[in-house]
Amino acid sequence: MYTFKKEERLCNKVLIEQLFHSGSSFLCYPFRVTWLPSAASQHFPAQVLFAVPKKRFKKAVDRNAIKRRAREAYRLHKQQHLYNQLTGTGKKIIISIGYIGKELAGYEQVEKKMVKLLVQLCGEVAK
RNA sequence: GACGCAAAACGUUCUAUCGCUAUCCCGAUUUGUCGGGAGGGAGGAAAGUCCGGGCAACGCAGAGCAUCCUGCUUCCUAACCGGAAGGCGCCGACAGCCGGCGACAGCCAGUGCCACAGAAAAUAUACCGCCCCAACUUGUUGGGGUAAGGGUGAAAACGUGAGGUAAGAGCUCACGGCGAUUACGGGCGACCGUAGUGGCGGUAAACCUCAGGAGUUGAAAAACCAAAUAGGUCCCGGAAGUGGAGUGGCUCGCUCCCGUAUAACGAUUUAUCGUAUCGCCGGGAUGGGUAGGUUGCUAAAGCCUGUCAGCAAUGGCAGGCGCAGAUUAAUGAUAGAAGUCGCUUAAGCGAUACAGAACCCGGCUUACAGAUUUGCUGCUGAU
RNA sequence: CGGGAUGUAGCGUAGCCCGGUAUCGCGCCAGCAUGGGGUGCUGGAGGUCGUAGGUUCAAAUCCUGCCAUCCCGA
Repeated sequence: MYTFKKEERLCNKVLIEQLFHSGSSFLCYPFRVTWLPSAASQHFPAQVLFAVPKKRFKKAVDRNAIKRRAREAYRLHKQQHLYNQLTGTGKKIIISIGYIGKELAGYEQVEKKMVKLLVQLCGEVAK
């Protein structure tokens, strides 16, 4: 299912605060992933948010482009690499994916790294 | 014809697959939503946040002062540090034309400042020079007059000529320059022309004076909603752990004593006692706050066409259109084709900008590949 | 979204209000002193005053537009 609805996004302010306060994180250049097991009742096995720092990318156009590419790559690959594993173990998590690269990455690169990132995330969650 | 300048208007398109967002319709539904379909979904600057408004909350007798802003005139506008037309000045080697630019009120209100150089930088404090007087050692000294000449400077006491004088000086006269003011004429007005009068360094993006204007805070404003949690106030009802000791690092717990309504402890009230009230538990009511949701939220000082008024900005009338509304934040990703421009004989290759709504408008400023139209010229060629 | 401050030599700063000469410390270079180094003493170099215009005889300073950095409110 290549969907990406509102319920799959992380919008709750309290949850975001918890995530950044007590979540565990790892690096998969050019992304920094922070995740936390969630007890909240939600339809989908994961809620995600994307972030691009304003400090590195001054122009709103560039930030939007990066977020759109990352979101698109996540949307196309989450079912295969993340949801299947999560539903298998019955876990539910919240994720934040921050972009820490300095250059404006093309879609091919973003897609490749996103797949690697999701696989690595599954490994972390399974521990 | 090229370049440049100015103004106006534009600023990619189509197809396929997979998605996002709000609206409407149909169906299902456990009333939470789910499925299908339809036609919508970034800009000329959405940007910078530099001005002006709408809208909202709060405040508000009137006047003055302070602070800040604006500054030729007349119009336009909801309003404006905006726009139009005009006046004046400057620039384009140039009289005019044409184009561009102008914080363009007032140094004849007052105060301040004008480095260095120079005699002197503003009521002329006289270096050289010129002139007069005095003294004597006859070419010097002292006293006085003088801003015409020298040199300095960004700027030198309005400029040139004549009269005048011991020598000189707007001291006087003629012509000319500047700005002030009075009268007349033209213009709605800024201002222009003519004549007269008194005058003559610059600087107000120096203090300031004059005239006009400004209440404060911003959609995270503001209004509303019903659950959960903590707690405030009020009302009703209830009655027992709320006292002491031990154990224990502390809390909880456990054990013992006391008490269970005429009780005990603490606080308030009172000179004191008594009485009364509060504390504890349960229920109810009520207002405020936090996360969340809804409204605000997109129909607008709106756009297009025609016509009328006006030099124009703009306005009136008629007809038509219905044009993004997200909220950790949609408007996308991939592939292919076309268009435009550059290089190239062609094939082909490369480029396709600046940039992303956040309550909404009117401007200004800044960024911008390419490309269109109009106007102008001091350049070039031909006639 | 709204508000405020600051850009000066390699680094940190003064000067800006009230216009005319850009200061100080560390660092750098050269010399002296020492057997040599450090310390010390003496001398010197090094500046588009963030950027583009304007006002002025003259601008780091006054005015305007941009750029960058930092801070504050929520």
